[in-house]
Amino acid sequence: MDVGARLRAIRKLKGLSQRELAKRAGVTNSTISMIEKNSVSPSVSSLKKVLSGIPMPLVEFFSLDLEQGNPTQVVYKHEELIDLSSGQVEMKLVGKAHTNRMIAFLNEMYPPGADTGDDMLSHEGEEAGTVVSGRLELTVGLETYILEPGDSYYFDSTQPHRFRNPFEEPVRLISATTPANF
Amino acid sequence: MDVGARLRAIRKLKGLSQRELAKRAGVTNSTISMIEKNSVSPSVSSLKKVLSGIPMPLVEFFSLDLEQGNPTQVVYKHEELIDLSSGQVEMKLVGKAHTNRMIAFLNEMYPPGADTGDDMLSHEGEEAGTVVSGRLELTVGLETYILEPGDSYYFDSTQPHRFRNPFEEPVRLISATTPANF
DNA sequence: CAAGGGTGTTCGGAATTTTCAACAGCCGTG
DNA sequence: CACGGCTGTTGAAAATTCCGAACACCCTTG
Repeated sequence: MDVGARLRAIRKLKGLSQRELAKRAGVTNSTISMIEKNSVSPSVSSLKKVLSGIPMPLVEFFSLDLEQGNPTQVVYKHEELIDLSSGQVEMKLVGKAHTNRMIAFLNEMYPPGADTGDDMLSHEGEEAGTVVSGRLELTVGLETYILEPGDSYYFDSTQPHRFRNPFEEPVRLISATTPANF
Repeated sequence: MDVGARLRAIRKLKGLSQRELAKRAGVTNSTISMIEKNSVSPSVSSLKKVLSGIPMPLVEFFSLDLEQGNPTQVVYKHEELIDLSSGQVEMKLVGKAHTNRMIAFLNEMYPPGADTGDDMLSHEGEEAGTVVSGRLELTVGLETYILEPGDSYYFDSTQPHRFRNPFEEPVRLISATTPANF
């Protein structure tokens, strides 16, 4: 994590000089110079102060992807989706060529009787999805729901959850999870 | 942004004492004590050092949502999806009750002739989608693609992009964008 | 080319953070 | 209750960071 380079890149992206940013942020230009040269490691409070002149929250500063640019594959034909299936559940991942993806975007199919296992799932992030065909049983926390085609869900992945298909038709759904855990 | 409280919460979540974390991180327990009490504002490098004992990257430290817990709606019936339609394009958002969402999860429908406008779109983040029915023309950067049902896409939203339906059938797709810009 | 305004860098000293060591409290055990 | 082992907190000294003021460089302008 090259704090100096990040700050410099962001500052230039905004078209600010060291002095201009310093003035807006209420620090001296030398502070910014030294931070950018990595000759100091700023305190969180002073970095926050500096970023307030952009303005930009700390999260964004650390999460911003500066080395964007590798032109990867954009469109994935149906048969190109990468198969992550485990057990009976069919899961196909969109965007295999995309390194460091933020979204796990999946096309899923649960045959009759399939589920995500007896243990409830729980992990960092959020997830959403829409049922395309068939019916789905979704348990989140203590609640259990039945979703029909067109119905959707959205919840914190930290809440324990499980997907099941107790019906006689296979259920197809499209889902997104972030951050991507693949 | 209460750095001290965050660190304390995360440390306790991991079941570590100040001394234990200090040992793993290679700092002294007093450092951790003072950071947690907000009697100092740690330098980025030392905070990073402290977090290495968890371990946890800086991004996650700043983005972690500690005040999770508001039990919001999980399932959204088809008719409950919130309508964001603009012009001819029908866009329905999943998860209206979810405040501060990370994912914009949409059910979209482009009638014949519809598009996202003459200007190419460009914004922070990444997006993915799958065509459910109909055919879609997608332009990303200099390339234009035709997607059929089951075909999917994934790209950096910073690349200029446009969606069009030049065909005679409406096209339905399900998409996810992060960070959520709604 | 001299002057003025812009850029970023560097220096010494002031201010802040970190260490080291000691301290106070709590609990379970002998 | 004294003891060891744990918890977190708090001093003074050492280390690091920040400010204020200079410096060097590049333009443009007169």
